[in-house]
Amino acid sequence: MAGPHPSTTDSRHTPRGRIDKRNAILEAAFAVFARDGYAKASVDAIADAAGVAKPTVYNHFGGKEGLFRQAVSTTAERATARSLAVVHGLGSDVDDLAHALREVGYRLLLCYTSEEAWALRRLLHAEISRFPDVFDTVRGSGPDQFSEALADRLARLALAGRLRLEDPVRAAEQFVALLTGPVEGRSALGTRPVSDQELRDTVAAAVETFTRAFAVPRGRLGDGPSSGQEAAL
Amino acid sequence: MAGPHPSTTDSRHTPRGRIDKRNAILEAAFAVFARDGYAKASVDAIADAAGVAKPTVYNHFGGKEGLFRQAVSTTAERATARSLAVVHGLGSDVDDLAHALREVGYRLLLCYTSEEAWALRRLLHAEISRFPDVFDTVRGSGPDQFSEALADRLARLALAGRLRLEDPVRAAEQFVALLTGPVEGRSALGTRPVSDQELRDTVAAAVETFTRAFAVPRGRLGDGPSSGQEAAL
Amino acid sequence: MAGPHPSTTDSRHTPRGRIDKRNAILEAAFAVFARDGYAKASVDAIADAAGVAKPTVYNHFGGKEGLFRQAVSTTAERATARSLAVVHGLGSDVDDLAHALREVGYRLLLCYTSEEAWALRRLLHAEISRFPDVFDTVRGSGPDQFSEALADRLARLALAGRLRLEDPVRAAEQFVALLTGPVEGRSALGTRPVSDQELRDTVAAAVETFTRAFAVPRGRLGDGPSSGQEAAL
Amino acid sequence: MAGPHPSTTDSRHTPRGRIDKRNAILEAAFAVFARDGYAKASVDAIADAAGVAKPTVYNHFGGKEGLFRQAVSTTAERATARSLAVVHGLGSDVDDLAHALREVGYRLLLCYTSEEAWALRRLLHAEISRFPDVFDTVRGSGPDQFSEALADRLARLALAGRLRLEDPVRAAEQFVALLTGPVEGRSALGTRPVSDQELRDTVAAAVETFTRAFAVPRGRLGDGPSSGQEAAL
DNA sequence: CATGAATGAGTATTCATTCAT
DNA sequence: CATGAATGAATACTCATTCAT
Repeated sequence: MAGPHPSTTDSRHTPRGRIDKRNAILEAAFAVFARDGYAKASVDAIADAAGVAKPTVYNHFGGKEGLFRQAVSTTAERATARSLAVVHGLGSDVDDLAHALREVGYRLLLCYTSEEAWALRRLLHAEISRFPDVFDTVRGSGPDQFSEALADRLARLALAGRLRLEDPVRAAEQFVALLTGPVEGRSALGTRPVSDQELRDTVAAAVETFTRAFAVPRGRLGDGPSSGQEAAL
Repeated sequence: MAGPHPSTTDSRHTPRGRIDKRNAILEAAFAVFARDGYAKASVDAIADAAGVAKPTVYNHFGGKEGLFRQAVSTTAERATARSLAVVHGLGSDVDDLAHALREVGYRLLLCYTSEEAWALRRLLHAEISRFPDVFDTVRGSGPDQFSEALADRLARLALAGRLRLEDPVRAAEQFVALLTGPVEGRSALGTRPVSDQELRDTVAAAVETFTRAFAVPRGRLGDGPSSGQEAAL
Repeated sequence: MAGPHPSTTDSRHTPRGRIDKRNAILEAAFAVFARDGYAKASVDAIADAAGVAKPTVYNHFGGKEGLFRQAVSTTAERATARSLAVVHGLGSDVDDLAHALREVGYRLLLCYTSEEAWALRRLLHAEISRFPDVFDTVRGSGPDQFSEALADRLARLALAGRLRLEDPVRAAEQFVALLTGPVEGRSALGTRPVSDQELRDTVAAAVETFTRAFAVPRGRLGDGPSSGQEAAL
Repeated sequence: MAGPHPSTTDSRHTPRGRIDKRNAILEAAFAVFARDGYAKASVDAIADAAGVAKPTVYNHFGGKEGLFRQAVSTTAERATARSLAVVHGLGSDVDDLAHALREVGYRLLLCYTSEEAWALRRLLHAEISRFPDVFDTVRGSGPDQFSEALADRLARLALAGRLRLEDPVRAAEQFVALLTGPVEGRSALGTRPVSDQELRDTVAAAVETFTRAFAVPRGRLGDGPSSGQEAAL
């Protein structure tokens, strides 16, 4: 007998079909918004790209604004998850600290320079005045979590005696700034390719500066070699 | 008594009037573009804001695109000039290096966080895919000059024995990144006010990290406070 | 009692309604184009005249150009059909050849001098440089078919021994030229009325000249070929 | 002594300069109107083509309408003069009538198919509803004169016993119709080239038909009027 | 619910025409 | 008189949104 659950290929009137369509719309919407910007993107183009009729978009998301919010939020969450995973990979019991930071830094930079991430940032910059709430949403679910997580890891490294820092949040900000700042200009906000070597160089330089400023040297003796720095504070 | 010759404020049909009108259009255009973005900004609104008729805009700039290019370029040049002036104020014979860097950093951050600068960056981010050439123009006449100038100053400080750095360009990038990176998120891309104290704190933290990483300690005696850092190299 | 099913005059949102709207647009478009010329005709005016909204015009025809092509082609086809029907009414077994030619000629001239036909020709003349393809389309589906059909009939009359001619196509051209040429100037390209008598006179004169040049005289006896014509004068 | 009449090269403030400019404007105007049609032609383009400033056009002709009237009238007069000269070349004492008619017909057809003449007719057709008076002016000073002149010549030929016709005006109309009618379609209203051979063939066919219908045969004997025509085939 | 069709509002651009010089 | 500059009016085209099916 015919199973009561519809086949996955028959998308008509099935919850699965609805979800598929919803996701297709969201994906198409982000692509079109990223390509054309909010104002120039047309709901027609999005509906076409998603393979649905225009009113379907309205049924699902209420209108262009709602669609934008959802599309950006969804993409931002995905991006945040990736970055968080990288940060969580940074333990406090590493052997070679600089090496570990380079590893994490490189992976973070890969996230940061992904096509999707650039598009996301360009969209946020472009539409922040029209959609301040979207920025807040993304920020709250994204960079803030991320920043906190990174600050946590740095704090643990400080507790483990590997870093000497007062304000882990500030240090996290600076670590990220050292990583990403130089790339922003060189890649023309993501519109021009940056070689992997350039990425690695940037990471190396960032970690070099960061460790010079914050790392506790590991002498054979356990005594604090850089006590002078503490005095400098 | 008022002379019979038209006062300079009577701008009708004088060459001066033409220039005045051109500048008024450019100013209004940047304001409207910054507020609404390129696509949503209407030439009507710009003409109204500038107090001229719409065709006058077309006579002067050929169309919306040309107007955008000119408005952004002009504003960018102004902004660049300000930043350059600040950098040029950084001498190599300073007494208190950290203090000097804080001074320069603070002034740079003021430039960076001016309303105009935020608007400029938001516009560039938003429209870089539609106007890649504008980004190049602005970049060439702006940040690149600025970066070079800052790198020059840092190189001189290195020659003067005050900084220990291999790649002045990289160091300049990092200095700027440490200054501006943390502010970007805190001010929500310039849409929310940042207290002067927060600015100063950011500058202090940036300079602290920078000097820790790059400054040569200055003791009369050889007992540098941060001799540990030298060891760390 | 009124049936619950919508009457055929209720054209809203029914396929019939769509076709009605399409036809209304075409009709209005031709009228406006004919009145104002392509450049001065406004899509607004056409939409108004058709009783639809402007975007509906764009949905159906893509733009002003497409609308022009369709409107002209459609009208031309209608006009051609009328002329063809007249030509097909010219048999080769007529008793009184001159009478038959006058009959056909008069009917053709009625077609030629209809308001619609004048408007069509004026439009084609006016816009042939902007729409050479429209001229070709109309020509191919119109005058060429028409000319061929007339040439066919004349050829049959020649075979039937009623006409003496070498080149039926040329003869058809000349027959049409004799009919229409004199009317063109007298009616000021259709902008001034021509009396029915003037039409009939023109037809008579055209047929007179044509038969003098091409008709085989029909004496009871096989004698002198054109003596009858002289008598007719 | 310096001559009181300004040199022809100094066009400033001289009557000659004014006239030169006026003619330059008229020429440019006709060219642009012919190319773009009245509505699409821009005064700017005309002024540019004439090498003058826009207000100069207004000073000379009052506006676009006046300019159109003058440009078309002037060109039409030139064209009429040419055709009239051809007609005046048709004497009544010709030896070979058919030959003479072919000669005149060919020259008339050359006038008719000149680029300028096509442009003129296209313009008149296009704008007759907007400028009925222009049509009248042109018609009065052009085709009417021309038609009268041709009718005169035919009448003289009739008086000289060479043609047998009742209504010379009608005959003139028909002669022109036989000449020009077939060319109109073949050349796509002048937008496609017609070979000289085709022109000559058309002339020959027109004259053949015309003489068959109207020429008085010139046998040594007074025998059958059109027998010679049959021999001519 | 998904859809084809229709619409009202809005935008960039062009152009004939007019000043003040 | 000829000109550079400015303008008011008009136009083709687009798009977010909504019905009726």
